[in-house]
Amino acid sequence: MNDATTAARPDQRPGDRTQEIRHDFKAAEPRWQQAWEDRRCFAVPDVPPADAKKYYVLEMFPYPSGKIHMGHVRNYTLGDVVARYKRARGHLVMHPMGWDAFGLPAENAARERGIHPGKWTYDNIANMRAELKRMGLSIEWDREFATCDADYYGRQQKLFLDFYKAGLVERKESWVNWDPVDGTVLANEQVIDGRGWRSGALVEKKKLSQWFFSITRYAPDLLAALGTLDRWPERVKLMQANWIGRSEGARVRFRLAEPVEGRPDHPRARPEGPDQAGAPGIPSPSHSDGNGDPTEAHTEVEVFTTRPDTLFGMSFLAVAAEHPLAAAAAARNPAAAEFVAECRRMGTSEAAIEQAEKRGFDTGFRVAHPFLEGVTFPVWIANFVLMEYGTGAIFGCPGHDERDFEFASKYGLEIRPVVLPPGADPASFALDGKAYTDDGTIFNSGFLDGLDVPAAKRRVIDALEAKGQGTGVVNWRLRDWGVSRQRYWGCPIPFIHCEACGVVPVPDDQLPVKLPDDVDFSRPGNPLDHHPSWKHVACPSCGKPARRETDTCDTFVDSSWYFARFCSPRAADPVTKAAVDAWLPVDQYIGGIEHAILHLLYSRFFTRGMRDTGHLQLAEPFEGLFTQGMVQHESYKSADGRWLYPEEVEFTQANDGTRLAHLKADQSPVTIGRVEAMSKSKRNTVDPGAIIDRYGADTARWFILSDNPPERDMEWTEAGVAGAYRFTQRLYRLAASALPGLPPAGTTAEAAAGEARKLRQVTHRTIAAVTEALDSFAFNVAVARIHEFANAIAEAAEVPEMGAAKREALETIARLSSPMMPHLAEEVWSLLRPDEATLVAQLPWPEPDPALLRAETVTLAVQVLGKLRGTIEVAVGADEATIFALAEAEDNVQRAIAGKPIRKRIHVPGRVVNFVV
RNA sequence: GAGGGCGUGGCGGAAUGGCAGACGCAGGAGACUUAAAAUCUCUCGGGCACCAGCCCAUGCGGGUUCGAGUCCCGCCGCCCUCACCA
Repeated sequence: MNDATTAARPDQRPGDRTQEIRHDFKAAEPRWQQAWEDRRCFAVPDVPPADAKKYYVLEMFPYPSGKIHMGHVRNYTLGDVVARYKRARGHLVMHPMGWDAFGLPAENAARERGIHPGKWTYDNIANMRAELKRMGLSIEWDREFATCDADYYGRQQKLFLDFYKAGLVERKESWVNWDPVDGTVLANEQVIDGRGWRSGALVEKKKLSQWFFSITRYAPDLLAALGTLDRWPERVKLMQANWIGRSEGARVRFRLAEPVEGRPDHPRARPEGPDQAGAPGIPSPSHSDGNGDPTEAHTEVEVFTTRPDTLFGMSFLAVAAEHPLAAAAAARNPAAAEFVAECRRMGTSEAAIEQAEKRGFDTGFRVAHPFLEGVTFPVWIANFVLMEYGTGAIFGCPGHDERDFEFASKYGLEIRPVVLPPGADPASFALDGKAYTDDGTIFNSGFLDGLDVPAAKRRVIDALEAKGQGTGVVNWRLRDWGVSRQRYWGCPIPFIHCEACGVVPVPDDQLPVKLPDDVDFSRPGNPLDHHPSWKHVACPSCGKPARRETDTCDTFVDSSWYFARFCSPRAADPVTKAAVDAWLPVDQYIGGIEHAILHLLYSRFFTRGMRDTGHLQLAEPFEGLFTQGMVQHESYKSADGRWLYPEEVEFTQANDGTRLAHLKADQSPVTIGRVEAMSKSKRNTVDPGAIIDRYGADTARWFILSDNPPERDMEWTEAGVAGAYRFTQRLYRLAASALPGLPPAGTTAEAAAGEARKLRQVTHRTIAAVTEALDSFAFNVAVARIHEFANAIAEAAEVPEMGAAKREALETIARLSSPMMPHLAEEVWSLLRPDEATLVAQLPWPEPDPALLRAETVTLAVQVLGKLRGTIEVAVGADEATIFALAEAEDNVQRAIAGKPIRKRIHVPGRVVNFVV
């Protein structure tokens, strides 16, 4: 295995006269991958020894689409560098891999090509596993699982039931996208311009009873704990904070001037929220299941506002089209019903585009102002009021809210300013065509007059509370997590519906609820639902015929706890305490920014849920988070407007230096388009397999790391890979060609002096610099330092006493580059230490010698008035007087001073001398 | 609309407030070669001088400082997230 021949490349033509030294990556890479596996270099126990420094590195696991893409290559390369580096630094590193294997594409394959989703998925996994293995990742494959394994989703069902028992699961009604032609529920991404992606039918909104996780219960903690995640990117924390969306305000109840017939099932019967005052989450309209007395009447409407201080500027009240009061209006007035129906039709995605215009309908109902005796305001149905937020009703204050201003202007409602901008005159103040939303002094507002905005908010809330007409509350934007999917290829939700007993959890001893294999995809809809036998079971509680829940879980559930399962992937319970207590949290999690909100928030929720059901002892799953940028590529278009794959295009250079592209097939001109994210539709993709065939895994890894900082988008270029390939060969050649002149392995370089000592200084400074760069995720800088190091080794003087220092340098460069180019590092190491059985993957990280980091002399920049005029070389520790004298004596400095008196001398040790004249 | 981020050579980028452009890619010149590939050497922000050297330059305009790519204020441009969230 440690054969260090310098074989000529097999593809060299016979006429070649140079017997080149070449690194044969095609032979070497599989050989070293086998060596790592044979020695189980990356295996760790489920329960690490007490004295071990554990480190858990995890990259977001892939969806098994069938082939890896460059985004995967980048993601897993970054993770592997961290894993290998931390391992060398003496940590016990867990670095697992698995598959996010449930989801719609498998069902689409089944419908389109008649392949069973399970077979399609497992075949894809086999392909992708093989491709990932070719990258040389330091993954412990023994821990691998797929979320579609019954072994995994069965444990997930156990967690689901535990969450249910802990009150973290609820059933409530919710709207779904319904395709009336296909008779199926559509995911949001299957609705294109309001139509079903397959049938083209207009999508309708339909209400179904569905399963929800009570994520809103943790809203305050999910928000507050963001402050403890100091190894998370700020922008991810910010996005989550915005998503959770805490806002302080008040709920205000408005009495209707006359009672309105209808069931007042909303919004009074809301559960109290986590903040004792707040009530986050889905308003769950009409969930009280018809227990209300149908003869009851609405007597009031509750609104949420963040601006209770503007209550005296009110001119109308508006409710959402889905609000019970809107329903009441629709019941008695066909025009209102028509307006409500229209709003519902606009419900989905095009709403966002279409809804520049605010529209409303006056119900004719009126509400009384809480503080103005005898004053009432009209109740409108408005298309810009959201049922899902707050109470689904607002009071309109056009003077100080832009939306209300627009609405009031359109419908001729009163606009009454109540906040006076600083310095404005209350007698003459008028709005200049738009709402005033900044701070100021309250006026026209009775007992609030003269207060500033925050004080007025407090005062009005006190007054509302005293009258029993409102309270100060905290409101949350976050809604409960609906997990029901009307799909086959997902984790079955473990419940049984019994006519007598209601919703009954599947008993633990009947888990897992396995998906049936014999499913029919020729019919639209959920195959679980129309399976002949699967859903018919006996009720676990009364034994009578009952039916299974046919909904399956949102796949975000699968990925919300996989990191915990990796700690003991074959355990009978979802997790084993000793393993998760030892290994969690994940020390470094790496993945795409596209998961900044949902996946990461759901995982944080799940961890809390698992903590509160006794499975875990921590709240935060990911201690460190790193979000990598996308991989981009130029796009190409043929003359007839077709997108072209990069391999169909070749390039020439015009006389003026511009790049020109042609179609390889017929030399027709090709337009070079923008650099953008690789995508199948634009065909600007590069196949990782082809790159590894041509250049090897080390080259691909090296290029990815060297191009730019990992958090930014990178551009994949042919020239860039070729450059990386050249460096791999250069490094190999550097070692192989020096080998004959080196002293035997183990020769110490301690005594080196002169030129040899200089090389040793470079070696040890590079160790320090690369270490620092890797610690801070500055992989492109680490690569640059290794380039410089290689240059220094190549330029080292050819003196007889250089040998030991050069051996040390070459051994060090192999070890420093090993996290990034693991195969080449092993190859070079085995070249230098042919008799040794040790792999670089098993070696500790090199330690710099402090004595060699210290410099004897230092170069100081000499400035005059802040402008550089020269440099001086001084001994480290020279006294200031000497330094100033030397600096002043420098020719060019003299010229710049030009005889003027020096007013001030500044010396920053090791950096700069500056004279002020 | 709200919130956030980023602007440095032809390109990717480097730079604890202290020699701007490390390192690489692309380009140019040369060596080797019958030729090419590979490899090696030199060069490579702009301008003036072309031997030292000088001036300009980190999106634009101000400011703080002995000294600003870096800190502060105001513009301009691009990107991202949420988007009628009351």
